[in-house]
Amino acid sequence: MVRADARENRARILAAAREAFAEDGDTSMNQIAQRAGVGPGTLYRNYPNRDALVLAINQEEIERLTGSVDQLLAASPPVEALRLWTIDLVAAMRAKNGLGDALSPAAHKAITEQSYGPVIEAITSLLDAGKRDGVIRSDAEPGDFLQLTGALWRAAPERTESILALILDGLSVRPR
Amino acid sequence: MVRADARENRARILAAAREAFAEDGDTSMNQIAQRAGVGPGTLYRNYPNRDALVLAINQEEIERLTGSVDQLLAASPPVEALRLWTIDLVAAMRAKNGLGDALSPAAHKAITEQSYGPVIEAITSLLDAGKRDGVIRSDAEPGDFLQLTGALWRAAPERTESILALILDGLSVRPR
DNA sequence: TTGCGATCTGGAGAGGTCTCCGTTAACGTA
DNA sequence: TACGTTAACGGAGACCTCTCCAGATCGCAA
Repeated sequence: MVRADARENRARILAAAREAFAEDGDTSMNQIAQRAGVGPGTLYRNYPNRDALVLAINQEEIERLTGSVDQLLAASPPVEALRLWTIDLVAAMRAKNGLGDALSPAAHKAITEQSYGPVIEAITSLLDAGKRDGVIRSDAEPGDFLQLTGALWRAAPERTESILALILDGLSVRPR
Repeated sequence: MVRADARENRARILAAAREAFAEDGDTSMNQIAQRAGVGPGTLYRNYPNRDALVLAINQEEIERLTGSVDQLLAASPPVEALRLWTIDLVAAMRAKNGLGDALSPAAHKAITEQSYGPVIEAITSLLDAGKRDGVIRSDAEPGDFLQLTGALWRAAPERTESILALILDGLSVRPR
């Protein structure tokens, strides 16, 4: 049983965090707590660290991304679908402050059901489609791919396309 | 003209930092300052941030790495040389706390002559050798490659080889 | 309605990075 | 040698993330 006041606090924190991040992506946890009218302790009780809060705030964005996979696969060949999806993902990582870090595999010794898991599943779907068509190496690992996207959003935006092309090339099956 | 006491302080800081990092890779800047017998202000005057200090401490390791390129290229074909060198680099990034971050291109809007620059040069040599032999794409960028190594040291150690293989594959010229 | 666990709260504070700036002391000059 | 200039010093402190826990509060059972 979740106490009513606790649930309400949680909602207030989320709302405050959304507002704060919208105004300034560099908002501190303390500022968010203050804005929500709770102490830092309460903030951290609900979201054990910054990454957790960032993931919670961007939940919808992540659902949009993971939800777009089927459509992309229906409209494009697997590798192209993967390329388009990844560009979308990287754009989100850049736009939403801290999202790239929060989704990094390093942040998830214990995997987050709500966010990290679905993203890995989305990548798995995309890779599997390519494997079925024989255009993506059968040993390609979703976790490795997500790890590599880290290089994409950290790089200068104008480098994104070429680095991604390189990664996709490495994932592709060589013509014989 | 550098004041004598300043030069001595600089040396003491470096020595203290080396010791401190050897004992515990997570040493704080304050601890290092204290150990060196200077105030935090003096520490930061000499090394404007943690990355700068980490680079200074690992200067020799970086020189060893950049110095090993010629030998590798003499002994192995370019792609294999690049592979071996990168494994060495990634091992160093993992072993020396903070070195991976400090060498990340993101940390160098203003490039560090002493450390970051030479590493880029080393990568350039390795890539150029491959380009001359027609086995590496002529549009391969050293900065992009360094960016991608970030994914290597951040990943679990047992994933290093396979992710690196993928990157090298992406860099290679496709057989026709 | 009241009582009483169990749950939740908030803020003090530990320990971090890094800045600011009044004070100190090195060193060229006379 | 004495002095003025000025680079260098160091610590107080701003602001950060995150922890700990004494006390407040909720909601079930009687």
